[in-house]
Amino acid sequence: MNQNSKIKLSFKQKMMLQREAQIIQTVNGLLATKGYDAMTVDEIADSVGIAKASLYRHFPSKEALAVAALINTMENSLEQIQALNETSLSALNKLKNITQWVMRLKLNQQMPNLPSENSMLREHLLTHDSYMDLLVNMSDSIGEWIEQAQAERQITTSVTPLCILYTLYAKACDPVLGFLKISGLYDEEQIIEMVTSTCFNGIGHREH
Amino acid sequence: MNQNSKIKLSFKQKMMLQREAQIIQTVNGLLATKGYDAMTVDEIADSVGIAKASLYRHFPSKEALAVAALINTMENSLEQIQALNETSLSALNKLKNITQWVMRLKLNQQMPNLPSENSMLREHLLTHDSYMDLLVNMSDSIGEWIEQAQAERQITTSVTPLCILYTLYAKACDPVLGFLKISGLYDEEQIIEMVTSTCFNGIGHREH
DNA sequence: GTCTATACCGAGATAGAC
DNA sequence: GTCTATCTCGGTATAGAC
Repeated sequence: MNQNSKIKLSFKQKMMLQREAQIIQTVNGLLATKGYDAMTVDEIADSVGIAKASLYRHFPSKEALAVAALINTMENSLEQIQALNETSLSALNKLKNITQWVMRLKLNQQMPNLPSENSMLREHLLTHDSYMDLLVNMSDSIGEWIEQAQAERQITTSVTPLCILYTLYAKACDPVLGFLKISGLYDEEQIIEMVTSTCFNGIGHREH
Repeated sequence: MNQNSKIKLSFKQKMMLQREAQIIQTVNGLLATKGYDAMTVDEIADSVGIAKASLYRHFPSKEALAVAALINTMENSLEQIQALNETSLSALNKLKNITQWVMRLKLNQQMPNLPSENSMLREHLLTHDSYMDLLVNMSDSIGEWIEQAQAERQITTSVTPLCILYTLYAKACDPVLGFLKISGLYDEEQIIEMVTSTCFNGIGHREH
């Protein structure tokens, strides 16, 4: 992603990177709206505006395209996390903040949908080093927030940190967001508000 | 589903229904583990133990197979709901009960995974009368529980009933269940317990 | 690096015998 | 109603010219 900060690139190389960024954005959108299986390479090529064969000069396979998009999203997420770590927000508010950031991505159909369990792509991701590195980094950072928030009694200790981590990750593919949007009854901020509430406050009754 | 309660059937017809039940069970399992796109008709046939062409004598298409499995699951769910309505449980406990029932199905890979948004199958379901009838029935019943529980101040009124309904529906495809299971750290009851807690109590801190 | 044209294959669906 | 064998089509990937 950041080669251009290391060495001077020729004009052609810059164009190349820009095109690949464009491809990744397209793939990201298609993964978000249709998912991996339903997305076709023809579609990607048409949407980008180049021939399919040209696409294969940039990425060796459909899987590689998806992985590149997923890694891109992970990198963006990590940037968000690092930015939050620069702030003086409480651990709880960092957790809420990143969760809402992810939900906005999902609502705007920019959060890629991973295929269901037992898929080839998932298997492949687990063996993909740089992807796993990013994932581990992310889990570590968020895990720290969770433990800190628990220590400060800002979030519950009645479930384990791992369960909380997964619960937050799950917001990246929460169908509730889409359903509420389709209903047409709420605007984006109301949806974010409600789902944040069900996530942190639960649907059970609370005093005050 | 209940033709056999209406009229006397020949032996052959009974065998037929049994076979179709067997097919539906197989499809249900495959939908739960692999999802619609990844599931192949060859797989279904092999798993049932008949030839693919025979399968097509029972159901006209792959889509019809999936719809039959989905309707079957809906019928089972409605039975559960009706059984709960026979009890004297509070509305809150009925909601918890049906939610946990659904989560057990999901944990045991018997809850079919619908494909991602914008799929053909989803479109088709929306125009499928008997499926929509079941869905509306279910939503009405659960909707009543929600409103009753809100009136009794057992669940929150800070989000709308619709949001709560969707939040509960979402438990049928909650990836947290599978992730916690894969982690190998918890048994089924612990997982149900934790996810129920995050759902009804939230992950935010609660007094007492 | 981009294109057009094509190879190849997996998977849904069907033909036709028994 | 079940089978084997086959058709067909869509979709991934590649060949080869420019």
